[in-house]
Amino acid sequence: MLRTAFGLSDSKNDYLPGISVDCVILGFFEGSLRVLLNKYDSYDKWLLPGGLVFRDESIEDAVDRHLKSRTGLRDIYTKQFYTFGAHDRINVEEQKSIINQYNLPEGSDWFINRFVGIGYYALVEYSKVQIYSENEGETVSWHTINNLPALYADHKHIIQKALDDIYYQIGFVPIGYELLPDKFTMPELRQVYESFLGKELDRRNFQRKMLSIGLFEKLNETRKVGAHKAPNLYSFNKERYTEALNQGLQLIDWKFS
Amino acid sequence: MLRTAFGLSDSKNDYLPGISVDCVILGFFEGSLRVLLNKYDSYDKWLLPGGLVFRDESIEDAVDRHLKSRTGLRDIYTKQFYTFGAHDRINVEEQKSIINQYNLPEGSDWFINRFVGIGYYALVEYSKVQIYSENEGETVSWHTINNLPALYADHKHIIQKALDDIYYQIGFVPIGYELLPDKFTMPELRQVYESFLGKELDRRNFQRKMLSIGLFEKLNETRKVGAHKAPNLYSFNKERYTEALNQGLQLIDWKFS
DNA sequence: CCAAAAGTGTTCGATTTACACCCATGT
DNA sequence: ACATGGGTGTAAATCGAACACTTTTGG
Repeated sequence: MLRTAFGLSDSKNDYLPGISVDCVILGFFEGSLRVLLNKYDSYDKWLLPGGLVFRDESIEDAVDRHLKSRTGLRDIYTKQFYTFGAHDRINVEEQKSIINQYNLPEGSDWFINRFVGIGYYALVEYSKVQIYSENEGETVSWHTINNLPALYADHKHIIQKALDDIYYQIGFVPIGYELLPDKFTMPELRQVYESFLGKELDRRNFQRKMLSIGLFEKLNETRKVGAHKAPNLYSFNKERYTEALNQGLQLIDWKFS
Repeated sequence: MLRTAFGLSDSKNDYLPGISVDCVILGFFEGSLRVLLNKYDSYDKWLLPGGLVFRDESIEDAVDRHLKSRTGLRDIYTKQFYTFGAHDRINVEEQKSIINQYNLPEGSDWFINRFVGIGYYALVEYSKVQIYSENEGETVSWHTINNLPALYADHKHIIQKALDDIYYQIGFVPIGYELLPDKFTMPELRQVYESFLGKELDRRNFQRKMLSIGLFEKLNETRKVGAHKAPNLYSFNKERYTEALNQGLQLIDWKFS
């Protein structure tokens, strides 16, 4: 039963042994960066989505497969950021206690074996995600990055590593394009950058800098959001965006102002 | 025999299955960036150093162990940069032909199994490297990055990925400190950066920028290197260097001038 | 009318870039 | 003497940081 819970089929020989992919699925909603986690009613900690890799499947395909099963989305922007291979990353005692507690069948000792976890982060448009729970007794939900619940094994560390990776490469990662909907405002885009940089940015200088890179198109629409002037809506110029990415250009040569 | 050649002991059950570490060991000598490769007389392609991981060993320890066995050095600067998991990264036909050609024993079919390779690059001081050949019939030698021989499987791709990683993180990687000897000249340091950036840098602006970050100490010595003025020698201020690194500061906020 | 937040523009100083000029050395 | 490449300096252009002023909207 927990075998299913942890995303494993019964025929474990179809999988690469000792290897899993761990997905940090990031979305942005109501001013906060969020990560998709799942939890099994029978276990008290949350887990990152992910799982095993078929023998005849590339790692990337395994990632796409797991993402599809959790979010319903295809063609998600993903990036491998780190592989976790500490020999003590899984707490053997905890694994044994899970085996006892849930009365796993004989032959579950593979479960306490060491796993190497290949970490990918995924950037998704929050509103497009259809949360799927594959099984009964399973909950999948978004959690704000700044208020995470208790997580299984080293999954908290994995999330932090993903955020670090984006922090250091922020000029090369299309966080705006991938996280925001087609139409968005500059304040929203700014909030995305502020979330990853962990600091406030000057509203006016931010706008100037973003517009100067020529990837945005101002729409003749505004969005009413409060007791103040309605901000303009913008859209991404997708052609230029992918062109810039493929050429490996810096989207922004950020100096952390 | 080839089992030994490919860095494998006879008791393969002591290792994590399906996982190897691949090391891109980089050095700098006579103005060129170089990578350490090894070759077995009985096989026509060169390989990256690396090998398997013991069951009770962390990935990092395995990397250190393989580096020690090739270079004689401990405490080498290393960084994990990517994990290679394409299901076709090893050419099954080629592996089979190796088995036939070298008349490997029965039970060598594990050799055509899929491997996931965890890539690390290492930065070493060229002159300190003592090349060890573990076995007879084995050659270990430096090769300039711009003139590589035929390489096994996807090892050329792995090298390129390592160089890409450094390129994008150049402001955070202590390439100067790790690759150069204790005493070095600004032209030498500039050549290191030029090697990774793949372009020439302005001699005068480079020097100003480097000195402005305050990590270098000018020595009252020069080095005679040719029919021109002898350049000054500098040394790194190690304390400041490690301090800057640990704080995650940018060593250089490079704008690719 | 006021608070809140958006849009536009300006100033000042720091940084980058592109050079000019002199210096030391081996042939 | 001169070609080569190092060391220092400087002016112009660019960029970033900080901030002033105006606009719009809901309450």
